[in-house]
Amino acid sequence: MEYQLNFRVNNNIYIRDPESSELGKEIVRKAIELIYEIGYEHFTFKKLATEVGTTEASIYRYFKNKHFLLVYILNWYWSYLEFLVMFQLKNINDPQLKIRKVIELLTRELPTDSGRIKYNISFLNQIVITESSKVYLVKEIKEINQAEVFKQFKDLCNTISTIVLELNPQYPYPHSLSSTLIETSHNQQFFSSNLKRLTDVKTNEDVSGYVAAYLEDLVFRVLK
Amino acid sequence: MEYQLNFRVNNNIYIRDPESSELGKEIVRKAIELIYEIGYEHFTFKKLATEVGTTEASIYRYFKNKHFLLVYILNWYWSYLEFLVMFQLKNINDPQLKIRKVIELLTRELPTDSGRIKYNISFLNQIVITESSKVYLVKEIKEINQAEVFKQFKDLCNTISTIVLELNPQYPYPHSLSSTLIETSHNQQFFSSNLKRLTDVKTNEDVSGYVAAYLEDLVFRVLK
DNA sequence: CTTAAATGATAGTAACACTATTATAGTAAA
DNA sequence: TTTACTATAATAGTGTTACTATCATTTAAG
Repeated sequence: MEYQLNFRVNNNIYIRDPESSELGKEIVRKAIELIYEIGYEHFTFKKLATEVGTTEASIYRYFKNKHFLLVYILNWYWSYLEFLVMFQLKNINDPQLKIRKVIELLTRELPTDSGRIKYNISFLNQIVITESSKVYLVKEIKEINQAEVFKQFKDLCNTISTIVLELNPQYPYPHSLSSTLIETSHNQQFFSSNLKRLTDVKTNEDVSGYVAAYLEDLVFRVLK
Repeated sequence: MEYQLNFRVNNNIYIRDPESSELGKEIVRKAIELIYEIGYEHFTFKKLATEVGTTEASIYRYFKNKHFLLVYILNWYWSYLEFLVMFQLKNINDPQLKIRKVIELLTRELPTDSGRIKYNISFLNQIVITESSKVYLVKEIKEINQAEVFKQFKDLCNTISTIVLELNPQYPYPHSLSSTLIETSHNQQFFSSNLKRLTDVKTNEDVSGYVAAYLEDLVFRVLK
């Protein structure tokens, strides 16, 4: 169970570890529900406090502000995703199959068969699609990055680029392709659901199936 | 000069056309400077009013809120970009060259050789990279989309997918590839500047040159 | 049983996102 | 030339957000 280490999120993100108390866990759990329901911009600590049955002040003892709470949630997701990638790929040798698995994990809802899962994965998935770019598309990016807040994301990107190179050792842009894959998996899912004309998804077609097919096609064309 | 029609932004976006008065133009001009400087999150109508030398109330007569002001600015950019694409491509027959031109326009700073340009294109470019996804990654996406706010963006995406099909008529995902190109041009530029480890850019390498090379390589691998 | 840490309760402040009202200057029609 | 309409300025006000501070109370650990 050495993978459990990867589950930890960077402690620059929180003031007090939310996993260390019931209230902390409840804050994160309800935050996921609330952000899913009303979206990040409408989400406030006051509303969250009411949901949890606590006070704003108590939430501020765990997180500096709502931005860092979002960072925390996404980090949790990314580190869980990386864990799943590592776990599901460790007995696969065929790099082609590995890429397929990765794309599946990026597009389908994550499995919840781990005992450690306490959050609503389906909501989390939507949050990742809709809100994740908001954590880095900010003026304070340099400072935030110095706090090593994006380590999980970079690790995931590295893991994928290793597989990319297994498939085609000559390919010159493994990291860019990996970050493109991750980002594109989000925005194509969003577009397929909300701005269909920006994609070639058919009416009533399964969105994550469509995006998976598109990304697989893309990656194999690029790397063959 | 039939292209000038395309310069108009959809009037669901503003309350009063900012192009119809000096104050209106000044609001948009200073908004671009201010959003560039302090970022969308820190940008407020109050600060903008001070910059412009007017009052909050006056700005509210032009735009419903800062979200729609951003939408306006991005629409202006997208419609100018589409104008440039149309204009620069109309005498080119080779689809390969067309794609190269498009990628150049997506990654390099836009030329300002049109008499109609009144805004700081360099700032605009940065705003597009950093802020554009914020206009659609919101809970209100359905309502906003119904107001035809994203028409310019979709038009641009359509234009590019036509070229994609010229290069490879069998390619099954022309729209998704086009929207991926646009989005990836933004996020790879952002990553190359701010989170280099997510790309393969070299230290001191020119960012837009890197992204152009990456995207060209990608597109031609996909479409050949 | 004592003490420290975590939480709850309450209050308060500055900034933000608006809305409303009235005054005034400029312009266009009668 | 008056009238009348429009755009803007000036000012004020409201409810919400994003915090910070203080102090009382509960709880858990030594």
